[in-house]
Amino acid sequence: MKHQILIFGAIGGLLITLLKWSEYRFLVVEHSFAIYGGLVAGIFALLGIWLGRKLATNRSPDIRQTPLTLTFTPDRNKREALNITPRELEVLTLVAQGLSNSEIASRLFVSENTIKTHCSRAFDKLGAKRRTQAVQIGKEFGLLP
Amino acid sequence: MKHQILIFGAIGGLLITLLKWSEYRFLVVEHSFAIYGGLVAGIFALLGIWLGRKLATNRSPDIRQTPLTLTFTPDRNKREALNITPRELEVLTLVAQGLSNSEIASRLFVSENTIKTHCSRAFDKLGAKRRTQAVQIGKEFGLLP
DNA sequence: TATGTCGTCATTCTTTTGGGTGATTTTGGA
DNA sequence: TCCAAAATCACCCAAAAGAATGACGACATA
Repeated sequence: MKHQILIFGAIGGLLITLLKWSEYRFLVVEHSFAIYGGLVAGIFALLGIWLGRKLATNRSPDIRQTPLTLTFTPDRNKREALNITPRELEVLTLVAQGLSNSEIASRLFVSENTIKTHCSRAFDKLGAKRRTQAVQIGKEFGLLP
Repeated sequence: MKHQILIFGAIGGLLITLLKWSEYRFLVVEHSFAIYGGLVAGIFALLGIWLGRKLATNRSPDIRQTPLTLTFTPDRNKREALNITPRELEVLTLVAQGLSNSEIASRLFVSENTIKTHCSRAFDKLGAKRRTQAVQIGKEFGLLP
């Protein structure tokens, strides 16, 4: 996002410089101002629209994904904001599907103790006391489908 | 969205007209072009950003009806088809909210044993072995929000 | 009245979860 | 190469959840 703004500014500056330079070179007719003005306006409007869309879509992937989304992505800012590791989230989604710890363990080819550790840490980070609560909170946070 | 584009166009046209008009009126200095150009560019860039955000956020109000529904009704055919009693469903929704049996008991002013009975029966009818599974199935069936 | 459903509650026992602690190995990045 | 985070596992203990069974009262209805 930062570098987009930089690009935007660079393009803008370059364009202005170019136009100003062209002023001293050729075809500076009387009415060219309106033409150039319109041109600049159009270009910047397009750039602005492009930038605006980028800003709006990069920020807040919020409410738009959630509803049906066969392509659900738990992501990601939220997960990292809570320091929840990918593995913990993976366990969490299986918890949300109603699996027991031992079922999760055998599905992921690890011991049940490991699953319990992941669960405990995830619950901690979510502020949940029970797995049902963790699921509920996880869904609110957009971590779970 | 349509009228936003119209507004955008109107403002743009008005601005250009104004600038063109000002050309015939006052302070048309030699180097004013760069200034005006920059001004127009900035204004249109801002407008573009604004428009772009609007477009990006207003776009796709499509699939969004079902999910949130502050007016969720668990109903009903499904519930009766599964022989789940209203009380059982009531307990089930509290389970889905992450409450423990004792919390549910005190919220409904009954004993924890009663809650356990309701849970067991509800799980049976849903074909669930765990409460997390019951929640998952309940949501699939449209019994839980 | 007899029957059936629903909601309520208890008791016993087993399984599942969760908390706490400590330890080892992998791994990704400075 | 070295460190920190992540993933793995174990052990113990307590709490919560669940299964099974039996029971009782209220209520509607056949």
